[in-house]
Order: sequence, then structure tokens, then C-alpha cells
Amino acid sequence: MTNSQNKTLRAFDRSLPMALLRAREAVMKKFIPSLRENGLSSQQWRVIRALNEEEGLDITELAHRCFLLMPSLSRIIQNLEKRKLVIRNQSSSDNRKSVISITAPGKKLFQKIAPKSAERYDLITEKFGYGKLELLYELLDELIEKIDEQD
Amino acid sequence: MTNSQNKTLRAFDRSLPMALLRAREAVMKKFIPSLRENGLSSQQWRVIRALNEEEGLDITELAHRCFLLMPSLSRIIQNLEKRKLVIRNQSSSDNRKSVISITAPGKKLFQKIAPKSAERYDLITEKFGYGKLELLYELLDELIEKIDEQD
DNA sequence: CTTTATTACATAACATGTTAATCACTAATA
DNA sequence: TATTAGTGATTAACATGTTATGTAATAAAG
Repeated sequence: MTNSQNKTLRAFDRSLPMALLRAREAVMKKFIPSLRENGLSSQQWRVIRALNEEEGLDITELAHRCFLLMPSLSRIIQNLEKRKLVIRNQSSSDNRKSVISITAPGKKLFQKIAPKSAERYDLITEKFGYGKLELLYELLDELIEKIDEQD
Repeated sequence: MTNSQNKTLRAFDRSLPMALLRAREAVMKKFIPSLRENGLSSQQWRVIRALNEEEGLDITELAHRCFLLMPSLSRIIQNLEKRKLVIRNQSSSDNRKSVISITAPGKKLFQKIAPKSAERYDLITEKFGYGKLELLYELLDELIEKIDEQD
């Protein structure tokens, strides 16, 4: 019997979006405070982290890597730019493009926060189990893959 | 070797929050348009759905069930109230409490949208597999549980 | 009964999510 | 070359996320 044959929708505890939201919330809960202490939102942290991984990314590429929409990222970069954590340069080959790089203070901030992130990740790995975590990643990847090939 | 011993953080494709965010996005992607056609956001839909399941919930309980913060829910209810999709009543036992109920038009709207939601869910179940979906739910629940008992 | 603490909810302020519109620049075509 | 289409990025407008603060009602303590 499929769910659509039920007149009543499955309850929230069997709602996949809600389950994913709750899990995400649980994972990040204890890390957010250390970000806030350093004046960063989780989105700003994603940008800093991406730029630390690879310097000199155009905004479209950055949006893709950080899973942010362009308007959000546009504002975030303006914010980080004012705080001298990132710097913007015009692309020489295409004047429409801005190339964003992390600054020295940005890198310093990253170095300060990164251990907290790793520590949190290790704690979760230890508690939940490495194997299960890998399995979860696999399932999530496969779920996305199957849905995308459908849509 | 634990990850924290690496100087470089794991890349985004091994970031659990990002993986959960992407999965959630994939799941909801094709359902959002049918909500928008009916003038609802996904959060407003959660509220309508919760109230259809059980009428007469106070705002705090509603926030808990919909996994929304009170300020967000406060605005959402004001919005839905203006559109006559829900109605607010003062609690007789406690004058601080507002009891929210779904209206007849609200129910009608729910009935219109619910099949689309169920259809989407069935499609995902079919493509991904019922067993894997159940396994995913279990893993997510256990992840949350383990993290919560830690924190 | 009065003071104090707590609870339920609302509001403020700012960051982000989201869709649409705009603007500047580049590419393609007549 | 002039026109048109496409691309990269920003801005606008509104809903939501998030923390802090305010307010009224209730509960607890004295």
C-alpha cells in the first residue's frame, strides 16, 4: 500500500524534509556558538572556508560550492568585504566577473575556527560511528542522485 | 587517524550539514512549485498540515511540531490569519495562550495540495527504494539521538 | 497579599532565502 | 557595425531565520 492511498498524510516524524532539517540542526547546534563568538554566520563561514580551500573564485563558482543563491552571496560578500576578510578583484578576461579572495585576517580567522569544526566532527563520528556516518553519506548522495535523474 | 589531525578540513562534499541541506533541497525541489501555485511557502504548508492533523494547537506546541522558531511562527500565523486560512482564539484557561485552528477554506486548500505531496513522496520511495528510505530515517533519528545525548 | 520569577507570545533588528527585475558587459547574428 | 541575445552580478521586495528585548498573564515565594 502506498502512502498516497492514505487519506491522511504521514505525520511529521515521517516527513523526509523535516527529518533532514532536524538532523542538520542537531549537527550544527553546538558549532554555531563558536562561529558567533567570532562574528560569523554559518553561511559566512561556508564562504570563508571555500575561499581558504581555493583562493580566487568568481562569485558564481563560489555560490555553487557554498550552495548559496547569488543574491544571498552578493550580500554576504559585501559584508565580508567591509570587514576586510575577503577582497574583490575584477577579472581581466571578463569585466562582468568579480574574483574573490580571502585576506590575511580572513585566513587567520579561519585558522582560529577550523579546529572547533574538526573537533565537533570528530565527536559526532565517535558517537555515531564511522561506518554509519559513511553509510549516511552514501545514502544521501544516492538519494540526491536518484531524485535528480527523475526531475 | 582522526580528521582533526588533518590541517585541511574535509571538503564540502564531506560536510554533513551541506550533505543534509542538499538532500533536503533535492527532496523538496519539485514540490515547492505546487505550493507556490497555491500561494504557500513551505513553512506555511507545515503549519496548515499540522493544524489539519490536529485542530486547536497553541502557538508554542505548533512551533514545536513544525520545527519553527516562535518569531517566525508569529509572523506566519498573522499572515495566514489575514488570509482566513486559520483562526485564533484565546485560551479560556490561560489568557496568555492563543489557540490556533484551521478554517474551512484552510482545510479545502490542504485537501487540494496534499495529494501532490503524497505523490511526490511515493515517487521518491519508488526511485530510492522503500528499504533504503526506512534505513535513512533510522540513521537520521539515531544521529539526532546520539548528538542530543552528547550535548 | 505583595513581590518576584516564569511563561506565552509579540516585536525589533538584522542576516539570509527566494523570485523577479535591472544593469553592465560579452557573444552572436544580421 | 548595429541589433539582439546571453551571461555575471546586483538590487528590490517580501518571507523566514535568529537573537535580543518587551509585554502581559500566570505561578511561586515571601
